[in-house]
Amino acid sequence: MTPTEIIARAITRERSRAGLSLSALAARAGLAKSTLSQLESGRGNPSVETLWAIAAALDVPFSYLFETAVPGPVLIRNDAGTPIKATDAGFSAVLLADCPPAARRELYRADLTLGAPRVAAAHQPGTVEHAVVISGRARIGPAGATEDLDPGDYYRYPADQAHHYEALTETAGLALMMEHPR
Amino acid sequence: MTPTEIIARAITRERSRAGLSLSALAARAGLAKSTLSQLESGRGNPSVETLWAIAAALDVPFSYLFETAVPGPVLIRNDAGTPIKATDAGFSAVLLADCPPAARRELYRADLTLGAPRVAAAHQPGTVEHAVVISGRARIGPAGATEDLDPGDYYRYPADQAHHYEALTETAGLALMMEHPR
DNA sequence: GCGGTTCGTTCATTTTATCGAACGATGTTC
DNA sequence: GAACATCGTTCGATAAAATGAACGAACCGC
Repeated sequence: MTPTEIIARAITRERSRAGLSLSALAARAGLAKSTLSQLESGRGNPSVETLWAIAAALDVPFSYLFETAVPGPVLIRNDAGTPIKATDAGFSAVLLADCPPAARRELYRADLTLGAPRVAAAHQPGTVEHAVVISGRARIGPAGATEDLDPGDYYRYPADQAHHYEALTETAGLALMMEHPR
Repeated sequence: MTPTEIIARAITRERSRAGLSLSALAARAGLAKSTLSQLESGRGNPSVETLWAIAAALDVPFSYLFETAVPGPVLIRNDAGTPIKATDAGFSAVLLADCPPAARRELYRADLTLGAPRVAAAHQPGTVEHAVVISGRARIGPAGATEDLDPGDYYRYPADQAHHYEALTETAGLALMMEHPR
């Protein structure tokens, strides 16, 4: 896929997600409608400043214009997943997520205690969370799709909706990667 | 910082890291020396295709040209770090890493067993690994900078050099995020 | 000291991305 | 159903980015 095509799809995708018309986005970004029209039809080769203006007008990070991914909940149990790099005795690894470079990510360690469930408000659109349980048991996930996780379990879910953290044991520890588009 | 400046710094940085002269990179990328010269001096506004060619010639991912970060080992013990979002009882979180969107990332769960240390070969330049211990104790890190980690400990280190995984207990579990530029 | 190479910069030319206006199509209002 | 608004596209003019050749500087071997 050529850079031009990627840009074309990305702009169209992000624009429709933002609910903006081509004309409106052009106005916001301070560009000519024709420029956008050409870019989205794959007949352009925009400069950095042009792209920058578009990203700013769309209110998304710059590199967000180079991806195609779409998120969804994924659960990988501690004893599941196909190990890779099983060549060395005493070492095995399971691929949990192959993250596109688009989003900004933050890595947290979260500690929960029993009897104090927490409902986190929806984050910005496009946010995804990756959780790996370190200790204890925890019930985690978006409303209607929570999962009960044991140590080593991995759960990825969209976090642009209300979601839930709850310890099922006295304490529970998480490695939490938050991945969001701005 | 304007996009132009960011690009300028990034190209210069990546080029010197790759050990290429301006002329050599221009040849590789199929661009004129003058173009590169202007870009690196901040007097350019390159098109996507131009940047794409540069990124390809440098053998780094496209979005790698929009960052300023430089890696180095970071250790955060389980009981260390300043909690944020301590507003809710029963929930606390510690920011371990705020990752720039530049790199591609993969999330692994790794399991080590006692008596079978593993030395991983250097990955490609710029690769960084983030490790959080899930269970057991483990000795991890690049040669000369290994750390003994307990459950909940977080260690980030450059992985573009030989590095080390070793269980200090019968078994040890890790959440391992590999962050690399291609 | 003198050819040869490689470095990064500068300048005139060519190529091209962007602009602005006009266009047909579609949908809305009175 | 005519007047109007908004959509996205197309086309000529213009501003700007990429080119290629020439330049001085630094370095090396002889």
